[in-house]
Amino acid sequence: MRPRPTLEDVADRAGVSTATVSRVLNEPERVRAETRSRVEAAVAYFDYTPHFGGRALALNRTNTVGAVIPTMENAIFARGLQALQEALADHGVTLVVATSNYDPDREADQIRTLLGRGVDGLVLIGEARDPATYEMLERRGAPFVLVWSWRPDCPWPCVGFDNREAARTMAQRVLDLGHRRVAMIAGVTRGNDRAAARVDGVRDALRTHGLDLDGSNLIETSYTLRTSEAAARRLLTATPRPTAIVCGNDVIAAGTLTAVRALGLRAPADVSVTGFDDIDLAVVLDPLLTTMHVPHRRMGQAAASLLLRLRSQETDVGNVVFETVLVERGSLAPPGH
Amino acid sequence: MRPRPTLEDVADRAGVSTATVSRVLNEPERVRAETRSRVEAAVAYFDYTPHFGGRALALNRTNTVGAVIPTMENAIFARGLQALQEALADHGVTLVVATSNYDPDREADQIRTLLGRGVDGLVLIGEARDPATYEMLERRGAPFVLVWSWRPDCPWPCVGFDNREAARTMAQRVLDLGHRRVAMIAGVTRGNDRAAARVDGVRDALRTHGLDLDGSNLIETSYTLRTSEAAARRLLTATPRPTAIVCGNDVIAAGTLTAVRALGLRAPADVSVTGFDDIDLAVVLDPLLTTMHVPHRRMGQAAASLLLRLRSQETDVGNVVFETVLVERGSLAPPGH
DNA sequence: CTTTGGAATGATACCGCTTGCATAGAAGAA
DNA sequence: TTCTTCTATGCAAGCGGTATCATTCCAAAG
Repeated sequence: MRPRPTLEDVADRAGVSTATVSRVLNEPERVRAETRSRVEAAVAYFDYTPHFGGRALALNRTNTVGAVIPTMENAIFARGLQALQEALADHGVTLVVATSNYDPDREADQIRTLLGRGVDGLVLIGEARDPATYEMLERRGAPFVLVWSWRPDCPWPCVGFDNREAARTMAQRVLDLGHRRVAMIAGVTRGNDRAAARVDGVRDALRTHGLDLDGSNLIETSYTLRTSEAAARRLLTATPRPTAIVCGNDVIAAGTLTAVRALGLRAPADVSVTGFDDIDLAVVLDPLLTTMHVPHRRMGQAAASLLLRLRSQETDVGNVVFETVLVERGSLAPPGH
Repeated sequence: MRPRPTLEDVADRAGVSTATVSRVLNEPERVRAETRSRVEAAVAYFDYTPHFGGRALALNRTNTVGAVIPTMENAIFARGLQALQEALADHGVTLVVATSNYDPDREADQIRTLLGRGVDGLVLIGEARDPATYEMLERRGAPFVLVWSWRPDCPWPCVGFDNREAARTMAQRVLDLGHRRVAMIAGVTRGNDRAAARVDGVRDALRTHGLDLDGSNLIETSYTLRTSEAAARRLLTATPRPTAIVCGNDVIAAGTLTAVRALGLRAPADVSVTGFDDIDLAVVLDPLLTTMHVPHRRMGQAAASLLLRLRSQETDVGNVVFETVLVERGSLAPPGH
């Protein structure tokens, strides 16, 4: 195995200096056509590609951005990342992904690792994190954008939607249909502002009818089928049984529907169930899931565009807010239908 | 914003040379405890982290491995990657992910890009690819491992299972239950050895009963709900209607079940449906999906371990083969039940 | 007291690429 | 022809680390 060819190898073969080769690679128009083609031939001969480390050192940038997400196993992140990655690739930027598994400490760690790895920017999920982490980001001067969450007056560049308002809308719809015994299965709210905002939103709606969420009708659970099914069982075996369960996301709703079926109940006749996110899962469940549609791909793209602008020293890129839309399918109906 | 601190800054503050700081960072035991703690204090003072490019240049390695997968939107890859990433992170290695969207040319491109990025190794999905791509990999001397597929005598290091044999087992079970009008909805086989092997496996089983797959009972489709539902409709409206549909993966099976329902049929009474992969989806469908369980997470871990060994110059690391297991749930039953 | 060996540390030559500046050559102006 | 202007290219200094080799220091041995 020959050692990797270097700029110098190419330069020698083309009979030029390394500077010229570098220019051919980076600003081709600055070198005479004849020289350029000689260099290009040499590049092709060696199948030369520049050494990443060398370039990173000289330019002090890596054309790499990092993303730290809770997990790749949730379709919403997978889909958003996919879009992010494609959009970045179009600009010659590579995406590096790390996961925190919903653990704030681990997230801080991963951010540090990625910064150490010299990423030019970061995509982070949500806003809730230790102030020390934000300090570190500022100190390092690393541009970053927050995605998946947005609220009025968010002090950082962010791309997302108003989780609270969206959840309020969903709960409002449930109430409008006549439900009064409404329960919620939420995601774990610690260190997760999206989950917390959704709880707040549901609460906002319930309050207008003098209702609330408390220990009896609110359960937090991790985003897995198994745990959410267990949570749903608890709610469904209580007396009186809720007539509607609002879920923190579609996965939880799927687990809830499983519990409904397992207990010999029917949705929506015995109990209505709503989701949040509108992932593919929503349309293969029985009944089809009424859920809040979130434009994950578009968020990924918007995050890419903000980040690219930040990278070119642009400051104050502002926020991007998306609308969510309530998609009514079969799992929500008036009580007793 | 201060410029990023360098080794030299740290060295000056600690009153030592850069060499010593470097040693403290890389082989702490080689420096006297007293000096070491002085250096560590200086490191903490600046919150210093080594510059990635500088290190990459000096060491000629990046502690990064790349993975090129078809898409993150399929849960099997998401899950496998998650495991891969975690396992690599335990050894201080970062994962970079690129996607090809099932396009061979694009895959080759992405491989080239990642190599350009200086990854120390690659994880690639499946075996089917242009010989020129393999040549490039060899020429670059880049270690790589193939995952998700395995066959006897695969010439490359690979981690996977025998797709053909697994599919044969599934089809055999379908036949054993008495089905004779068996159809298959497969993934697109061009450039996808896993999809092709699964077709071959089903064919192997059918042949033992004098049956085969042809234009009338085999459809290829992309791995989406929409396209697979359409494919299933075609099969289900033909006369005579198949009594069992073997699907190339769980997503296709989900689409198929949607079609079954949409046509007013019932599974498994009117038609049995089987999946492949056993992703979460399988247990939220109605009926629960009979499918082939594949240990995605373990494959990701095994890939990490092989790659780490290859990276440390170890050659001939061999293959890792996993067993798959047929998980019988409700979607498969004898014909007419 | 010298000698010797080992441990701790420093000086410095790279690693591969980019880029500011210098230079040579060609084209145009006087 | 000579001088200027511009363009195309080369030279060489970094960028921030690592690692080899040399040096210093100290303790133990002679």
